[in-house]
Amino acid sequence: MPARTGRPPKISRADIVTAAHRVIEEDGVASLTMRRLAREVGSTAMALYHHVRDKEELLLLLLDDYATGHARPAEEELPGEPRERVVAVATAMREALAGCPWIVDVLRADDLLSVGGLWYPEKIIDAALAAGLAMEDAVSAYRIIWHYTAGEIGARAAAAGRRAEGGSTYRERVFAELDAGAFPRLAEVGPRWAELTARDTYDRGLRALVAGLLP
Amino acid sequence: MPARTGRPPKISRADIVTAAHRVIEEDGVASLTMRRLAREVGSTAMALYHHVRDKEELLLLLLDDYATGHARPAEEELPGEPRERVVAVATAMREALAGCPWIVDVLRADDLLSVGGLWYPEKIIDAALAAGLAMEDAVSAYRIIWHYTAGEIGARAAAAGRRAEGGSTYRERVFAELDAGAFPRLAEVGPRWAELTARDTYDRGLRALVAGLLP
DNA sequence: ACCTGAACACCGTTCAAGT
DNA sequence: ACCTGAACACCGTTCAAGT
Repeated sequence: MPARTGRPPKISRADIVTAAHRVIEEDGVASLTMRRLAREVGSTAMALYHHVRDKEELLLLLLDDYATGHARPAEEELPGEPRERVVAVATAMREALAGCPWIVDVLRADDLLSVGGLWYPEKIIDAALAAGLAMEDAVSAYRIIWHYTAGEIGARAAAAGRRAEGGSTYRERVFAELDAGAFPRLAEVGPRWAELTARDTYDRGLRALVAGLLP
Repeated sequence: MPARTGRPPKISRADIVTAAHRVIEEDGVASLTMRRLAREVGSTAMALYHHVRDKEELLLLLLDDYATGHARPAEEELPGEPRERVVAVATAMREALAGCPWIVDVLRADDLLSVGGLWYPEKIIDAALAAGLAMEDAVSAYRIIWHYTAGEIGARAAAAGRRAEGGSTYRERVFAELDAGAFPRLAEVGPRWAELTARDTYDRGLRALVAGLLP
């Protein structure tokens, strides 16, 4: 083991990640700046660059930490029937993401979760294969479910954001200006739109997908 | 008509919106800053604030302009059969959005497109009602389809973004570090992942949803 | 009424210097 | 090896002043 030399570190990657989680939990991802984070760990913004390459790497670190730490369903408790297993895993995935919706913005890329979140695609693809799908179709089934889940989380996050920063004036204006002749259905539901869109429809969509995608 | 008084305007809202479209088309949404936009219209950043309240209003304006201007399917050409009509409208919606994926980031909120884009939800809800759904279920069917569509567009946009700014190193690292014992299915598809995720699976998912949601 | 310049309070990141 | 301060090149937005 080589002798450790030089100045002993004041902060660690783990400190940074912990502080970043706290900032996000308290004030949202938008508040997570290098300067704010530095203040939180009792250091300077520039010191952070000794532990992470840039902000993107920090976010990836954060993501992975979250995925690894989040409780997932016990393998034995998953239903044996393939379709039900996909529903169970996807529901768990959505639940994990719902706790930190900013994740979807960070890693919407490439249809993949972080390294720590690979359990979900693994299990969904595995169940799809068990249901009799060829590998190609199993992967595409997973991607379709992922797109649906990411879209739902994104919409929820955006709606929550709007709600937090004052009334959703835009939607109200849309319905106020609505031409009832051109858009009779929307005019009809207009008054109930807020109530209806507050409902959780994830499961309904998920089951429709699973029924349509798995043989 | 009251006499128009004061200095005649040098730039109009229309000029601003046109220039903004050009900037986005050329260099992406990230490049759309008030200063850049001002340069583009031959003015100063501050002059813009005389025509739009803030950047958010500008984006909404942009969104609406796009939705209004985009060609949508002729009413007569839509299939008569309700399920097929939903598929046709949703496909057109996705196609319209694919042309400007940044839209999804801007208005992912509230499950609604802009004022100019209301045609899509109107037609989808209408077809869902024609298929025999109650209003509540028709709205939730629309929302589910919207979430799926927004998620797909978002993933495509993110993937395109990564591709533009150099190789998708992250995904490669994920597969390189993959523990084949813990994730046998992913290890198996790993080499084909890029190829498989390049495929367009929107239609498959959409038809699964429609089949599962409409009676 | 419309436009301008200077300024404010921020960003992420780099670089040379300290311990 | 690790941390710091000053600086760079940006943001969106406000405000007082010009025409």
